[in-house]
Amino acid sequence: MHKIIGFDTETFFSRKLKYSVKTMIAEQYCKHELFDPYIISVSDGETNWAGHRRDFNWNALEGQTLISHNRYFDNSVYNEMVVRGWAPRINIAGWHCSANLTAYLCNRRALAHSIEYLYGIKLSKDPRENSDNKRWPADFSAEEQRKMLDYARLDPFWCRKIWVDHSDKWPEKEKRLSNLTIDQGMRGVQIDTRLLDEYICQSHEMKLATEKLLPWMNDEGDDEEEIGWEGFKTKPTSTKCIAEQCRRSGIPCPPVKAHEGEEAYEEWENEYRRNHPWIVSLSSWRSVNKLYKSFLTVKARLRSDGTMPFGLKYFGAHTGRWSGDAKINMQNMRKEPVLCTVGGFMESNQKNIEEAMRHKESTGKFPEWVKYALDFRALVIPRPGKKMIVSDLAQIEPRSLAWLVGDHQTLDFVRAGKSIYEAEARFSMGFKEDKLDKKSTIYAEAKARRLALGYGAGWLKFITMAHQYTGMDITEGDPEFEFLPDGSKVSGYGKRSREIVAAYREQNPLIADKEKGIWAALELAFKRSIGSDLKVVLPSGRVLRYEKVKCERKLKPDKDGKPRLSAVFTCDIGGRRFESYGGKLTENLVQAFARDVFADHILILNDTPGISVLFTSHDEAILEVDEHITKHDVENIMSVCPEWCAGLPVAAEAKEVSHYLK
DNA sequence: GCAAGATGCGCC
DNA sequence: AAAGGGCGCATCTTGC
Repeated sequence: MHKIIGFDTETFFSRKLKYSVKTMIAEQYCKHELFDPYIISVSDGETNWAGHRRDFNWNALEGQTLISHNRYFDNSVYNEMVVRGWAPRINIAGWHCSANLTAYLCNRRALAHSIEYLYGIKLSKDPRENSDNKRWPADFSAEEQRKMLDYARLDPFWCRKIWVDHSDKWPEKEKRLSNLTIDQGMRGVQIDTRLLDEYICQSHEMKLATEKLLPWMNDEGDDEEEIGWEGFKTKPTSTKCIAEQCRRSGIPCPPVKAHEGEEAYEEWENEYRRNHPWIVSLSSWRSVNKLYKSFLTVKARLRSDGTMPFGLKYFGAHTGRWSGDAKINMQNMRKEPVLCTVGGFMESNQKNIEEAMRHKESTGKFPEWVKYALDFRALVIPRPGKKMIVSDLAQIEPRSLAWLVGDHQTLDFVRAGKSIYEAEARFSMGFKEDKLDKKSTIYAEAKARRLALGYGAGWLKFITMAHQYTGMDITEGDPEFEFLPDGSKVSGYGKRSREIVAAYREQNPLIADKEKGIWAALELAFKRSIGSDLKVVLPSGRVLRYEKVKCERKLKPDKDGKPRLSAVFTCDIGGRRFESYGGKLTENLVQAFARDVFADHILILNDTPGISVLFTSHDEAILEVDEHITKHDVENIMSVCPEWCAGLPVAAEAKEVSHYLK
């Protein structure tokens, strides 16, 4: 008879020896000499068994469906046990991850948190905490052994119960996406190991060279003030050292990017970088160090065949997007290479970098001042005999927003093969000419408006975002002063931005109208949910949940920076409270909707013979394919409009590449 | 000595 | 009344 069996393992770990799944990925942990899975525990709902692996009847699993809370881990443990001859190969009907299920159900991954949410029962993790650095059975007293076994029996019981009680709410597609994600990570990607070794040496060199330019790291007598750095732990990015250095140099401390904004920091940097070169070195050090550490992690993770396993979290974000996991985040590998100048330092001037990239594009080589280039993405290559294709959805989020609000004018225009940014120029910016040059200011502004203003951004934010998306500085040309109707004189900074934001909102009523727009509709729904939950049903049928909505009073700085009490609306997501409002809810909705479109494509790609999905990054699929698969095949699949969002213009751009890039 | 929070850096 | 959002990891400081 077919059974659903909860399956769990308890393994030796040691914080002291830095041996745990926190410090390494599951496979590294299992390959380690300290690896010891000393308890196997299973539950079929009636019997909960726990004991040493020697005493486990593996045949009981034959033909059954297994449920583990974090299948990635338990599956890796089992695989290694087979390799070591500690477990036989068995045929199972399937193996599912209840942590992925609870992420989908209630935005929680930890078993204890999920059980508390779903059943109102608090489980103790004490026995596991007490097993830190303890060998089984020698380091456990008889009492401790009994407690540990009792504890171990509970885990598979609960993860099985979660499955039995709730898996009917998990659509078949999502179950497949969950297992697909786990399998992708376990399969891993091929790494160019020769290049990796080169990168490790080069980035280490750069790191050391950069470190020497930080005054507090190189305080050898040439300091005129002779104050020394006693009392300071001189670490490369120590905030205390930075502050002290600024004091000594008579310059203000750097503005905090998260508070004062990115451009405030840029301004500060531009003001002082000439006379204080360490300022640039500081940022460089952070970048180079990050890169260097990533290279080391890749190296430590390599298998003998040059592939590297990785982790990606199914439903890592509450919108349903995947998120990174386990030290190397496949979704945030830098796009542009780090360029090392002849002096051994990282080039940080954006203009120089762009020029170097253009030079490379046209001549195939970097200019002479580039000593070497470190490109993380170049490390990821197709396996022998395979090709690599990278494909991403074209402007999926702005298109999704247009579809969600029913902007048929824009949708028709895009379906006719035209640009969604041009739609903005024509329909809400008054552009009337025959042709819109993609290099024109109008086009750039239209693009910035579509990308930045759909979710309620204000004028100050728009200045930064416009710069980020198009490179243009829209404050250029702002008057120094403005006169208000009452005759008073105020700064003219941001005049243009204010005008653009107001015009966008005026011209896009489906989005921004204070009564009929989507921001207002979602905000109203949110406020009406006070005292209960807001459920936003997505076109795919999936539901976004904002639980326990409340109106709270919060101190916020007003225009003059003085604290003022204001009303904010908050909700519970995954056990934590967040503030939200119309624009933010709109963004969540669009992100979740676009994720569902993309997820459909991933399933079709995966079902296509000759295509393996290596990993994904929000709207981009990185594929390893057989010789006969072309980029057009991939584009065709990723241009499919799911049946639950008829009329959405979906398109993709794919390219065949020798290594991961963009 | 560890955990939590703040900050910066990377991505879509 | 106004408010872009979603992530993860490394480093450092602070508080227990």
